[in-house]
Amino acid sequence: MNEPGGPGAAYDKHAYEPFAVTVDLAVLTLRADALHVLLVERGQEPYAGHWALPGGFLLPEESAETAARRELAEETGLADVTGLHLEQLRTYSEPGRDPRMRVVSVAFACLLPGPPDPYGGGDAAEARWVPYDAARGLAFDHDRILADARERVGAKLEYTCLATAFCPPEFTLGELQRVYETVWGTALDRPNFRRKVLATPGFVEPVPGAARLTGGRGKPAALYRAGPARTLHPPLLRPSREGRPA
Amino acid sequence: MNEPGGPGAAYDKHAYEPFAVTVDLAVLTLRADALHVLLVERGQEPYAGHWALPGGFLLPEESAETAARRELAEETGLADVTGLHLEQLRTYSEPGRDPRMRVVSVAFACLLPGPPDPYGGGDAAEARWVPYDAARGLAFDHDRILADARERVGAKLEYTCLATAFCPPEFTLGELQRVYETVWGTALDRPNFRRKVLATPGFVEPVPGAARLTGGRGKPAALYRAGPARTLHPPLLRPSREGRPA
DNA sequence: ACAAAAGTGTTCAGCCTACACCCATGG
DNA sequence: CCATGGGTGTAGGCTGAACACTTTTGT
Repeated sequence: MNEPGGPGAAYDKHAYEPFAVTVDLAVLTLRADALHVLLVERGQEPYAGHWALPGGFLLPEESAETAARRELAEETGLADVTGLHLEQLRTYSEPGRDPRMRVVSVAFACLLPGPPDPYGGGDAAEARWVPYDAARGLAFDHDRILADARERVGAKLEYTCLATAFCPPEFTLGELQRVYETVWGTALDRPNFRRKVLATPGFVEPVPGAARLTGGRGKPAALYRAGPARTLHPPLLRPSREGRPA
Repeated sequence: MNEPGGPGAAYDKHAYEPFAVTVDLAVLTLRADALHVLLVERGQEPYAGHWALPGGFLLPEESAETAARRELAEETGLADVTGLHLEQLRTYSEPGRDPRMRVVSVAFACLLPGPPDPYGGGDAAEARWVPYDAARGLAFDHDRILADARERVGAKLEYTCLATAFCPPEFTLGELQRVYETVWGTALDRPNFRRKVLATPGFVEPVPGAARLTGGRGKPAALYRAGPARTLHPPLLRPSREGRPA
C-alpha cells in the first residue's frame, strides 16, 4: 500500500510532487459526410503552433465530467451543451507526456450533430473543425487520444444507440445511415439498415406526419427522433472486419 | 481554456490546490464457481474497519498502469503479475469522494485464474477474497467501482477473448464455460458453447495429446491454451438481456 | 450398473444478405 | 422523362437454439 498519513503520521497535502489533472476532449461531428474533430492551435510552448485537442485543468470543485462540459461550452461556443453525449474514454498518465510537469489527463469523447456552429466563440477563437484524416501531428499524445476516440465511437455504434448523438433532434433514416457509413468507412444496404433500425424497439421513434425534403432531390423522407433505448440487441455489426469471412 | 502559465505568467507547480492521484483495483477471480473480489480492511479513518478495494497513490515516476501492477503484486503476493490482464475501467473524480482531500482515482479491473494464492502476502496481510455478492458497504465509492468492474467484465466476455484471463494456462472447455456462466449468472448450452468457441479462430488452441480428469468424475476433457485472438467476431451474446424476446 | 461430465449429430426457426422493384420529387 | 433518394418485397444461405445421443471415467 501507499497510503498517505500512515500509522500516526498526519500527512501534508503539499508534501508530494503535485499532479495536475486535466481533461482532453475529442469533439467529433459530421460535416459534409466526413468525420471532423475540433482542434485548437497552441499559442505557447510546448508545442507552440501545433494543433491540439481542446482541454484544460480541473477547477478545485469540479469533477472531470463537469470540467469537460465546461470546456466543451467554452470551446464550441454552443449555448446549450446539456444533453450532448459526453463519454469518458480513459486516463492518460504516462510520466513525460507533458514536459512541464506531471499531468494526468482524463480524456472524453463528445459527439455533436453536424454541421454545428462553425467555430468556437468565447475565449477560444482559434478553434477549428478539421477533417479526421487531416488531424495528424497533434501536440502531446493527442494523436493517440484521437485514435482511441474514433475506435471507441466506431465500436459503440455496433451495440449502442450512440449514432443518434450525431444527428439533430429530428432526422431521417438516411442521415442515420450516413453516420454509420462515415464513421465505419463502409457502405451499408439501405433496405436492410432500415429494417434493422426499425426492428429495434426504442432506437428511433417516428415523428407523426412530418417529412423532410432531402437536399431537394428525391422523395421526402420520414422524420424520426431518438428513442429511449440505449443499447442495441442484437448488435449492428460492421461488415467484414475480420474472422467472419469464411 | 484553463491553461496554466497563461500569457507571460510563469506558473507555480504548487500554486494550485493539489490533486492526489490514486489507483483502485477490482481484482476478480473465480473460486468454487463464484465470483470473488480481493478486499482489504482499512485500519484508519476515514472508513476505519470498512472493507475497501486495494489501491494506493501514484509514485512520482509511475503511470497509472505501472502503479496498478505494483499494487497488484503487493496485495496479492503473487511472484509474477506480468501477463495478468489489467484493464483500465474509468476515472472517478467527484469532489468529496475522499473527505481528506481531492483524490482522483483511476480504477482498474484485474482478472486472475482461480483459485489463486489464498491471501495476500507482503505488507497487506489483511487482504481477503470475498464473494462478489457479499462485497457491499465498501469504503469511499468502491461499491460503484466494483459494480462498474463487473459490468465491464461481463460485457467484454461477449465480444473479446477475456474469459481465458480467468483460466490457468491450460484449461478445459468446461472450465471456460463456467467462467461465462459464473460472471453472467446464466446457464449455457454446452454443445453450442463448444462449437462457438472452437469455430472462432485463435480463441483457444488444443494442447496436443493432453487430457485432464475433471474432479475425478466423468470423461477426461481435452486441454486448451489461450490463442492469439483478442476479439470475438461474431460476438458470444449473453442470452435474454432485453429487447430480443419477441 | 449408475452417475457425471465430455463430446457429436441433427433439426428447425429466424436472421441477415442480396437484389429487384415501386414511389415521390426536382430539374 | 430522367436522375436521385426513400421505401417495400422476397428468395436463399447461414447461425444459433434446442435437444437427443454416444463416450469415458469414478464409485
